[in-house]
Amino acid sequence: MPQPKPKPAAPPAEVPVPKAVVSRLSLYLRELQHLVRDGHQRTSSSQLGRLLGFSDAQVRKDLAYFGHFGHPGIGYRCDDLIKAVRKILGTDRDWPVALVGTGNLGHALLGYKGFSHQGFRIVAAFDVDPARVGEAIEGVQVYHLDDLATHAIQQKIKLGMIAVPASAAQSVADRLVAAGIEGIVNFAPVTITLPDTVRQVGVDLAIELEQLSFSVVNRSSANGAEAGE
Amino acid sequence: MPQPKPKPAAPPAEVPVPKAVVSRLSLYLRELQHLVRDGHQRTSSSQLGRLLGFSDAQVRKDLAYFGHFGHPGIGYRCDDLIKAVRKILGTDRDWPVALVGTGNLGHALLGYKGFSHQGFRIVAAFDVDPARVGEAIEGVQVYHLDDLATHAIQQKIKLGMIAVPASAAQSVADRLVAAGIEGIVNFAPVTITLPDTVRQVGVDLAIELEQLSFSVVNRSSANGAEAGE
DNA sequence: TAGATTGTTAATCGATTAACAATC
DNA sequence: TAGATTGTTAATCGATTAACAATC
Repeated sequence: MPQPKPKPAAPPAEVPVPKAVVSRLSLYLRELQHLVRDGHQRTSSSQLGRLLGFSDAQVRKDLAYFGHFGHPGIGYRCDDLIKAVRKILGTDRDWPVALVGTGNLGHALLGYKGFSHQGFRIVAAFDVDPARVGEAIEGVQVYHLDDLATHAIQQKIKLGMIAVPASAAQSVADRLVAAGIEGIVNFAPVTITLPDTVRQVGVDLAIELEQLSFSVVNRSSANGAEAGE
Repeated sequence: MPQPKPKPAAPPAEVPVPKAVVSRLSLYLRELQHLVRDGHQRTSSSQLGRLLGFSDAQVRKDLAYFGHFGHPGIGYRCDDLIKAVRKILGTDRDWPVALVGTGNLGHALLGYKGFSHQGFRIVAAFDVDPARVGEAIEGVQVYHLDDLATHAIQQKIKLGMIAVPASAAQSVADRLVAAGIEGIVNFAPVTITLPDTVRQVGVDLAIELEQLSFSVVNRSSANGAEAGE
């Protein structure tokens, strides 16, 4: 009887994680937090799937990429699963964030309440407009863009958000990279090029509406359109 | 010689269009508009691909879902392709948009310059706060949410944006549906349920940062992370 | 035990890539 | 003509779904 148990406790497996799985992970987390707020202690793949419009099989498969979080016959403990997903996403810690651009959108990001709950905190804002530098918005100090690297290093900032006009976005991105930032959310409606050591996510508000407009115009077709998240 | 030419001029083909294709279409459009602004008259699948980080084959395949827009040996005329893509996306017309919620994010959306260039115009804003109703923000009148249906019908509004707290999002969504809206961009960090006659796109700002945080934490792995668009 | 639910495998489905004849 | 580039087909790759033994 050679090797009766070749896999005695398989570690989370060294399979590459599809990026679609990661984006659903955020949705699971959000839903789990709502469930807890509503007093639920446990849930199941079929409940999570129903709430989000996914199949139960997909929910189980997604979670199983990262470990064994559920209990056969029982389901998942919300608290435990939240902890596990936060650890996977990296939101089990605090992330100081730099914001560049304090126009309309910058103001909105500075005032956005949803970040802190997931561990994100804008600790410094940057602008080039002398009228804005020196101000404090929502309790966050606005510095000159030239001082980005100084503050980023001092405060160990790893994430940045770009909320400047499209024409300035690439040069701001370059400065963020030079300041040692490792991930950027770009709200400017332009493609920015980064060294592949730096991660990026692009959010283009007009494009979100375009995707809607397409679905509405081509509604007859089978467009379930739960896109965008 | 029976049926020498069974497909004499195949119409745009009745293949279902993958939604990933539609989201890339918006990126092609944005890039084409930048190319034109920079004085280019033509482009090619390889140039577009290089600019956006896609393969040339993918660009051609995506566009070919909708027709024959290119010229073998030559490439694509930017102007023509822009026109074609706008037609496909439905942004060759004007879209009046309703905004619900005039907090920080609502203000930013009202001031956002990028919408008009793609044919989107916020023509009415809605809130329940008596202090805000009656005001005009960025030239847009703020009405009470109770008057949503009236204005939506009068102004033929088909698209809506939700920028209210999570707790109010579902009820706002229900009202938008009742007002005859056909597509919704939801900025509230919550899953909303809609009849499947109504399209939706969700944008959760914290989730965008979570996706970044995951990529940064798991950077060692092959995470190209050009997600989010 | 019967009922519920997981994690995982195999089967299906869909999307991307590579290759190339047709065209300019 | 030679070089460039499209649209399309076939091959590859990846992601989702269905099914089910294992578990509680």
